[in-house]
Amino acid sequence: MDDGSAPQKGTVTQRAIERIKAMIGEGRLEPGQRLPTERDLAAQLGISRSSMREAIRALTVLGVLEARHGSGIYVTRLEAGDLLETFGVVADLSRGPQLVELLEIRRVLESTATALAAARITADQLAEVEKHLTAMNATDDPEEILAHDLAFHREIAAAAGNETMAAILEGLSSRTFRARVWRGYQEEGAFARTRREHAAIHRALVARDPEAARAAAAAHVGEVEEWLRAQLGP
Amino acid sequence: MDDGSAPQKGTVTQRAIERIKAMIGEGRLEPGQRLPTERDLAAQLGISRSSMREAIRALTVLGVLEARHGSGIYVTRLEAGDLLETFGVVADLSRGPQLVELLEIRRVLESTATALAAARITADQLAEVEKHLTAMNATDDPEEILAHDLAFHREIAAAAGNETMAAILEGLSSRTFRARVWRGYQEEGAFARTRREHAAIHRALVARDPEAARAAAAAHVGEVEEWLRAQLGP
DNA sequence: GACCCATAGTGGTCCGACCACTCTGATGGT
DNA sequence: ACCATCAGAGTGGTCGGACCACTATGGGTC
Repeated sequence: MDDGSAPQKGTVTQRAIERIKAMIGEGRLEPGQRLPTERDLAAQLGISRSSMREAIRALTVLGVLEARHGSGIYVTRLEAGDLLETFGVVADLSRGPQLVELLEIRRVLESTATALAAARITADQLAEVEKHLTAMNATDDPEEILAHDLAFHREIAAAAGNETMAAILEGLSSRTFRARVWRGYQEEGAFARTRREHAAIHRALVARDPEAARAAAAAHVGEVEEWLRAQLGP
Repeated sequence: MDDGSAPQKGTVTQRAIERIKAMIGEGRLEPGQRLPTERDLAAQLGISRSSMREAIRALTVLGVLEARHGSGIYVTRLEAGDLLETFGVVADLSRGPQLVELLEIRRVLESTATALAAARITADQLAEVEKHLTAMNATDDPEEILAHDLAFHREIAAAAGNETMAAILEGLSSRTFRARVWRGYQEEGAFARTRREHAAIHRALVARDPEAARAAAAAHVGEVEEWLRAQLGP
């Protein structure tokens, strides 16, 4: 007799994670749907509540599940923002050459997103971009500048119409990541250059010129990339 | 008196995750280094072993830690491959319009990687690419074709010299992802077209022509992208 | 010197209890 | 009949302890 627990590969928790992931992949669990209780789930898979909790915690951190205290466990909407939140961890824990690689990726994606935005951005979205551009130029507080800088690019990424790309870029621009790289970059008086580059991006958006937008965004990220590369070299 | 446990935001497990992440970010824990035992860690943070285990499990799934039964808990190398393994989950759980967005991202990254590879690929790497190309054309078994197809692009991504980009592309080409999309795509007799496109990519690599390589790769992914878009439309 | 194995130490699993929070339905007043 | 209130059940969160499975180490044996 096969009781269905034949394989026995890996830890029981790992197997539980795969089982739940499979249930979602096969459509047996829909986005937003509520799961059985931890106790029931554990009983169904024949494992202890402790092990099941570890599996649930892992999937929670991955943005697949969401646990609401006192209410239950739910599948997230499974949208880009939910699943790619963990992408920020990569940016936060990367160092040295890996940071350059991440900036290289950001350059490629950011320039593409900016080009798409130039073709698709609405008047309202453009107004929002301008708001952050002027606010960024109206203060000398590095913290505030950084916040508006992030919002500036976030608005553009949103206007590109690819939520997944926007979510990845969000992770590649996470607060801690930017703070670590930009701290040194802007100490070299790069504020003026940054403002010029942002202005160029904005002009391209207003002109609805995708190629100009792509070039401006690539140059913008490329500047930081080259600076960081030089920092690591010698 | 402040006992240092003032904040109390979120669950204790979540706080433990942040603490360990911070330790790594601050360099107090180096890649490959061994951590204290679960029991010691729990005591240090003043939480139960159960909660600490959930934190460790979460970081294990994220590719930050690695638990070796009977030996101890270690920090991974923190390289792109380790941290981006979870990226495959996104591809596996995405559906509908989100799949198109992922293919759009793959088109951008794959074309960039292929262009870089055209400029940097070594003779050995090129030979490996050719091996998979011929093997792919020498069989009719869809499974085998898929395997060599994946390896073909994997070699090219590796030759591009950006490990992080290669790791992301790996996630975007995970077995289950490709299987889901390509099943339908190739049922329409797309084998011939796929072979032509792969040949074009290979020619560009041999000619060391980055722009031709970029175009060929973009067209290759774009074909699948358009097909999928059409599938979802009506 | 090489091999083997008892042993201590570590992560993996399970259990049971209790706490903190949420939701619901019965209660009582208007 | 309606609504505000609140006690109870149900759920996730935390804890402590026990035992199992595996690894690594060092001493003993040949």
